[in-house]
Amino acid sequence: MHMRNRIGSPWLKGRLRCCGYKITIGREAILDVISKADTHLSAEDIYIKVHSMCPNIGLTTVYRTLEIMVKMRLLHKFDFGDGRARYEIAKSEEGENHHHHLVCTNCNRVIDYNDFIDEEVRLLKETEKGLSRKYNFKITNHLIQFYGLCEKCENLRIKRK
Amino acid sequence: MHMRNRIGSPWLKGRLRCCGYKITIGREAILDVISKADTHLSAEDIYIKVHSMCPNIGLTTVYRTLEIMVKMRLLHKFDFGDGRARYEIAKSEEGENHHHHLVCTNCNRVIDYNDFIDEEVRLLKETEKGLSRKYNFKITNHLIQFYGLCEKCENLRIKRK
DNA sequence: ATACTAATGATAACCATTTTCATTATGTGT
DNA sequence: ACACATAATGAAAATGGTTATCATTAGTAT
Repeated sequence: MHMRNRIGSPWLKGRLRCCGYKITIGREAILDVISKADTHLSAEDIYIKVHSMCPNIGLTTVYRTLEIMVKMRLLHKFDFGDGRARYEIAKSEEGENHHHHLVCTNCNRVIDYNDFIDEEVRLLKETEKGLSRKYNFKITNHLIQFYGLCEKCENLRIKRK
Repeated sequence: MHMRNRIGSPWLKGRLRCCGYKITIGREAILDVISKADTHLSAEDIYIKVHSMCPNIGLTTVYRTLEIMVKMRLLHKFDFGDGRARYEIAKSEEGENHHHHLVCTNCNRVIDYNDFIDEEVRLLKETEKGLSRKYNFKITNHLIQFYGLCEKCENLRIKRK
């Protein structure tokens, strides 16, 4: 199932209902916007986009909706270090859309990658098993990010010298 | 060299000086507090500890000092999702003190682990090499965190059912 | 339709972090 | 030691993302 098919479809309705949440225009619009986005949106980014379609949806609702969708695991919430949280759609099927991030510490640009993911995930799975056992810790999620300088910023740094 | 030997030693002075920073009581005290801490301290935690020794050091200075020490790579800054940054001393020698985190999404407890680190780091190094080449991205750092429920919170969850 | 209750928007509050700016302390050249 | 240039500092205010409050609206089971 593709992201775009979720919109207006029974898919979200079912997810919301079975978690005890009601179905509203706002919630559909917000998931719609995030599904279609090709970058990692902040709450305000989402608000602006949603608001342009449904002007009677406020920033407060955006925050509240993001919170419940993160709790429902429909969305992932990230901190890339620029003081505002970013959201992206969670993988729809096993593995699909799963990726990690390269974060430029200079310009805050974020590159998604899904090369090398298979090896990473395999090792993570093994690691998780060992950690779960040793620390009695039930792992539900992981975060892998590489920090450094993107091409542009690294070139600027060299020129400046 | 052990952490505790850094305090009052020429070590920090050299690091500061060669980066163009001046040596002050505050900076020494702040690094001292973080070196001796066995948990991940927030800026306010650090402020309170430093302030009890040197009452004329303000929160602003703590923030400023943390910022430059992160930039100097003396400290690592983390976000464990509770709205305030946490700081810990960076590894002193190659690999020493290096660890990753298990973060409880319920109570925000953080467990450091350094089992499995060797395999993880080996894979990361390989991954970094590939990513650097493919995306022209100069990687200087990485972040690995596992999220889930610590023993206590998982037990509570089960009981509640 | 009705009633019950969750969801919402506007506003204010919150709170970690930054900025401002006048004052103080540090390192350098003498 | 001394003075100078300038970085560092503290107090206070500002900033800005996020959360709480509360009266109103809207979804849903009956």
